[in-house]
Amino acid sequence: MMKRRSPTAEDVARLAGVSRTTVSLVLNGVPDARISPETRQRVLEAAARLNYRPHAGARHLVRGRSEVIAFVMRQTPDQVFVDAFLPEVLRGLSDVLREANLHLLLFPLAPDHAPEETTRLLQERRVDGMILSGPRFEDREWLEHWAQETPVVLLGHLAGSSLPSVDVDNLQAAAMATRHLLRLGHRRIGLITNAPLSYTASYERWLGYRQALEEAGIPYDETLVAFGAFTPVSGAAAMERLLQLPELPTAVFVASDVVAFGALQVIRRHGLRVPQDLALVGFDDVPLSAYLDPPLTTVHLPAEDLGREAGRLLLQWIQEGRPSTATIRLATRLIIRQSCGAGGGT
Amino acid sequence: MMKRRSPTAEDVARLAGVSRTTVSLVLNGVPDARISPETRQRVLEAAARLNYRPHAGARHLVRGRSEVIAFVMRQTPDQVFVDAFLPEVLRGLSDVLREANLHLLLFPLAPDHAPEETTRLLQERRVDGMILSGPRFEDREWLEHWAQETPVVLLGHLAGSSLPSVDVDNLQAAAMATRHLLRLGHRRIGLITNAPLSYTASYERWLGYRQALEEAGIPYDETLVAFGAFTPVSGAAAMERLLQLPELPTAVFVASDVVAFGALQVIRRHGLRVPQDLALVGFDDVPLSAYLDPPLTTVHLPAEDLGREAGRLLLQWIQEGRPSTATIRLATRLIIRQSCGAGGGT
DNA sequence: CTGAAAGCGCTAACAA
DNA sequence: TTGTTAGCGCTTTCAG
Repeated sequence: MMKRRSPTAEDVARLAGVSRTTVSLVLNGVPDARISPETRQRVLEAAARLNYRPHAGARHLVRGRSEVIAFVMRQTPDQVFVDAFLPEVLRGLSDVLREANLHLLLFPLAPDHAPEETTRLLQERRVDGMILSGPRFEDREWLEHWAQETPVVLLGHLAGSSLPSVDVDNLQAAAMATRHLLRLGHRRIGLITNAPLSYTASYERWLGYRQALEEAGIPYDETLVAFGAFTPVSGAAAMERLLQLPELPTAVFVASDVVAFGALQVIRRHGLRVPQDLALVGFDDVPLSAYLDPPLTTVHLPAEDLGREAGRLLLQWIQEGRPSTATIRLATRLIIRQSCGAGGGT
Repeated sequence: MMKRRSPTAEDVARLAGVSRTTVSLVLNGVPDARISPETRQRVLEAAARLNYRPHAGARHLVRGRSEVIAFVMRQTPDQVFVDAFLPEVLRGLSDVLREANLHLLLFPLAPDHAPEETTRLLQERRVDGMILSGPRFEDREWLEHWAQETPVVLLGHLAGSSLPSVDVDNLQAAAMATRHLLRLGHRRIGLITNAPLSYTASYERWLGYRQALEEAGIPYDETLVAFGAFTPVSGAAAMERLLQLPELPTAVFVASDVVAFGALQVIRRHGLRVPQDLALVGFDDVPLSAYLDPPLTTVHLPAEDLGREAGRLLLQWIQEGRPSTATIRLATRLIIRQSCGAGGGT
């Protein structure tokens, strides 16, 4: 098969019997360029005949925009690859991008990768902006630096940063989950975190838990708090610890479904029943939580909306300049299933 | 903040006191260009001082390569977003790409999107090649067409296509799972498919199931086969049907873990125990299968390797021309947990 | 060993 | 209303 050169604007111009300029004007639909209807028609036809598409590289060079944005994943594989959260975010995001005719460059940047790899993307002008998912504290400096030249939106929270960001209202969500347990009459409620408290999301959920207890006039008891770290295994260990307590909690709020899976396993091994002996509430509403035994009561995260909002914010920055909105906090909702003992249906 | 122009090769040349050519030669490490060590040194220093990076668009234009490849997801959201399979594939893939200094453009192309959207990527020369994940039968034509001009690798199987592809050996895997059940003494073994048989993967698994039965001298009984379709809900319905049978199967091979989740739920509702009353084997080994009750015996899919191999194949095509390898079939392995009754450890 | 010059395909200011 | 022209930043013959 001959590797025939793809058609250029020149070819279209020749076929239509006009100049390259005219082709450009017509094809880009430049508003104030008044082109005679028939010329426009001829150009359009020629372009269609040749199946012409402008060369992305050439366009990039001359317009200064690549029409690509980067989605940088800062999480460890443990965090990213364990549930379906990420794909849903990407779905929301790519819907928004598709409408705007932008493309999505996926760039994994594990914590052990140097941030410079990302800055290269920007220096090479390969992308018009980026969304950083799971920003880390160490990232603040280079982020702020780059944000002066390139639009950057955060997915998640970065303490002390003024960059636009989209996140879930973790504190409210955790408080809501805890209040639910309180409402069911529990007084001795444990907490298993989703991650070490150095992670903002984890910290905020911890705060929410405390706040709910406080509202109910229950003193915070640190022995009831165990620390998970993204994985079921960590949840198992944490629950194991709680079950060593002389006086067991009657309910536990596990700030991550995935972590809760491990916790649940340990509870079973100890011969305890959920929710009768121990009520459980999770967080994230990963797609499979509904299929545990018992189905897990949990906090639903609007993953797709997070992606969509992050996309919108970035688009706005690219098109109209840096948005004034500092942070968008998306609300969550409690999905009541059976693990908390307030169970809906069969 | 001043939007200062990023440095160009021209700037580097000026600072180093050489010509643009020299800069290019040095920075690209052109082998046969003999540059005096000190000149080279000066150029390198100047580039470092200015923090110079070549403009991706310019490079793309002149070299004819964008250094980006597309990962096109052809699956429905139902298929893609339900477990952690995709992220793992992407991880393997991006490892390979990173080494080769290529970037990854993620392009969701749901079945209801027109394939033309993808061909635009190629016509605009936005990508140097693509990986199509979950090819559909209707895609054959445009795929073959484009593969004449652009490297394309399939992730999954496309009947009748000669494009290089990477897939799991579904038939062997399904046979292995079924044989395991046979070995445990089951004779009346049901099958719940992962999808309609029009999907190659589904069809192959069905074949594997049949083959294993045949080897054991057990006649194929069509009433024991029910059809799932990606989701837990579909698995529930399928299992419901099997449980209506006058004579129940003693074991069921469910060709998808996610579908198995729904099936398991129904089994429980019917008051049956797994594995005592009904043994279960899944397929995919999604990360959460180990945390079901009972933990699911299943077939492990080397997702990361699939991504890696697909990347390698594509790279090879881009760099050295179309590979002769038609299809790479990756082996799977059986993960024996408790749902089959042959249970390992606690 | 290094520099001058051409041109990749496109857009946009300026003329006509 | 349309065409001429000058680059965008880079690579790459081809001379020097």
